[in-house]
Amino acid sequence: RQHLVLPEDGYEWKKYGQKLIKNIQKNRSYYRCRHKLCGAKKKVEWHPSDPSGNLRVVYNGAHQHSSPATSAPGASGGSGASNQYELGAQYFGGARSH
DNA sequence: AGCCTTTGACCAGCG
DNA sequence: TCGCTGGTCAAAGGC
Repeated sequence: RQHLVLPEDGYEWKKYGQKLIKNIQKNRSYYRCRHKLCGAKKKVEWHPSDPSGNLRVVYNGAHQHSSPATSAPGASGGSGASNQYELGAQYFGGARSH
């Protein structure tokens, strides 16, 4: 069972569901902040045939505990403004060429 | 023992 | 009212 390699954003999430969105024909995973007092949610969608290619991360809600546990050493070079406010879509393309 | 992940089914809103 | 979709929950297994 090999889960996908998601771009570490510095927060911890618990996957609670996964579905295939027909509208865009993409896989969508549903993650929730591990903290109870945190209504922050995260959705990750990627192409069923490109698990390590272009993926989109959508943050929904704001964290209420702050202080990311695991730092994100160059979290895939996403936008500096990560999740902290409501809703935030981040596109991750294979732009990270070493 | 606890934690995490995965799958199926259910619910709600829309046309 | 039905069918469809998107979103969420629950249970089991493994470390």
